[in-house]
Amino acid sequence: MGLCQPLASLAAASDTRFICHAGFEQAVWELIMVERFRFAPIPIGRWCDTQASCAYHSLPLDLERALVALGSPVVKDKEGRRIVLSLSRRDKTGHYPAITPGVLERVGNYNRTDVDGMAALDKAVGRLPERERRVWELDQTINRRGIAIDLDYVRGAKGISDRLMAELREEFRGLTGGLNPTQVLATLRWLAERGLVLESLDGDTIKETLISDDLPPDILRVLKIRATIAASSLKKLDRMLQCVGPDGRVRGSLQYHGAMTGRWAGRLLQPQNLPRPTVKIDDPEALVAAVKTGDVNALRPWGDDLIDVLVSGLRHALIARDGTVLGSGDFATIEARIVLALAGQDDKVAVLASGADVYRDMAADIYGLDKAAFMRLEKELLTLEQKERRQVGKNTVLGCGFALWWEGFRDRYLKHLPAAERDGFAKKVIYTYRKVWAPMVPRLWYDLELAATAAVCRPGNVIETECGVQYRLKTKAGIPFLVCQLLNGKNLYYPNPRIEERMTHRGNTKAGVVYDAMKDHQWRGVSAWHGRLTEHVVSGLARELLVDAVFRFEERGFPVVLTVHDEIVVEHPAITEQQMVEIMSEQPKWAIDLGVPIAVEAWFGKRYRK
DNA sequence: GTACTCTGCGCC
DNA sequence: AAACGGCGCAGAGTAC
Repeated sequence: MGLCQPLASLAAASDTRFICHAGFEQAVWELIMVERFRFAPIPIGRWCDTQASCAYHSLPLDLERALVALGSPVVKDKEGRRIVLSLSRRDKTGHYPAITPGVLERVGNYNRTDVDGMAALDKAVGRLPERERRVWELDQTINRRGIAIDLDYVRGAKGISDRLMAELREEFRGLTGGLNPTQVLATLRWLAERGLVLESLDGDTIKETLISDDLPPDILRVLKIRATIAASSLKKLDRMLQCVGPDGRVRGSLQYHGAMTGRWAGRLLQPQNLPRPTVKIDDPEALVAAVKTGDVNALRPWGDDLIDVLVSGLRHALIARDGTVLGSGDFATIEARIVLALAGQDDKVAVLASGADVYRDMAADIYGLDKAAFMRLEKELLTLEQKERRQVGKNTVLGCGFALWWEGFRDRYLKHLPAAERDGFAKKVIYTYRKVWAPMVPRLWYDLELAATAAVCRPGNVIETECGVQYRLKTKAGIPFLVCQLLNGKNLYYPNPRIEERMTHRGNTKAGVVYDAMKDHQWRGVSAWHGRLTEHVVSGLARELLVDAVFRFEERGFPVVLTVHDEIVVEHPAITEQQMVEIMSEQPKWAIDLGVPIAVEAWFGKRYRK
């Protein structure tokens, strides 16, 4: 126990900071050192997480890759790692490996390289600035608080899901001579042998094939089962059971500053991509009661496709603990609002602020309609065609703000049109958005890209854009960063910016800014083209609005349990819709000055829903 | 076994 | 005049 003394006094010294990476050492301290060995607890305010600093600077989140990105010499100890991992696993007989002096030394050396790495990272990257430090502490609070799960419901749903899935898998196996629906290549081969050559087995391809081709029944069935099984969101049920703590709450499902823009990313069960319901659920409790019976047939009132029913009810697994309700609010179409305000597209900002239907305003321009008349129609009285046109307007407003090109618009939104009409219509949409509806927005794109490029070319200069966003070059941690300062002072960091020839979509090359980022788990060059820069600024500002609102909820005694980019969920004995709307509608000065027209939609209830 | 890549799917 | 949105998870397939 020779180690006790220095550690014990360091833990007791309130001015000593402790460094961890991804909260690991923190968890060890809490669960082993405090609970088992009775050391003094170290409050959150004395911990510094090097992963949080990496995240804030857009560096890789894992220690090893972060060090590589900074050009630090990294000692890889693969064997040490293997041994450390093996110590927490039982062998076939259910025993843990023996801890010999040799093993201990190996583990010690491995830990030493880890600690050295952390220290190097802490020294190079530095600590979070004041405001981000507060966001991170809030993140720790939310992640430790967790969110309650209805375990009976999850178990009931899993029972039904397992049964339905097993039946489908068995049927698929029978039809294909033993294949599993998840075997993409093998299934494609099987289909090709029967004369159906497909490029992929994704949902869109299958949907189109089912519509356009006259297929024999076995192939039809194979495609349908494949599409059902591939939508694997019900796997989240297993994840919930795996992650839930003894008190029925799931913890650690949010990653601080997970994206370049600072938004939280989802982890583990990934609560940020729970499927939206496809079947109508008027009374969640009725569905929940049916699921809890574990009887497959109890789901029939909600639809014939029972998997769809289960998937639609998946969100209801997240609940408010007894004596409380969940309150949820989201900033409606916040990114479209911010991009128009930043661009100074004042007429459209006014349309949004008035509460008028901006999607119809867009559609009227695309289809050449009498705008005033179209806007005046009662929502309930819209014909099917008018509703479809409004939907196109909606896709345009939401999709085109970040320089989506016509091919992208076509592939994303026009799958339902006859192939011959798609290109022409997509071009018309893009033209109308850029030239007619929001001509200021393209100016914003190019302004941002020009400024970013100028900042990279002229170190030492601060390049201001018309909307007030600033770019400059800065060296930190021994490498250069392009720094983008948002309207509230928050920085976005682009590591290793340089001017490089980069590919355009037509295969030409053109010089522009490239920076390094994690892409598909690789640290590699990414183009800072105008659409991406605009999206970063806009998402970044939306995140700032969200963070401000989260602070307000916490300050006023409404504990936050989940954030989903533009949505906040709190758990409280008596939160109301009005309170959600009020708290989220308060705006920081920069947003008021910018004139972002904010709209909040809210609900409350016992269960999470959309 | 472990690590990595690719396909596919979900949300904002 | 002007492109590729962001994110994470599960499973298969491959290489070592």
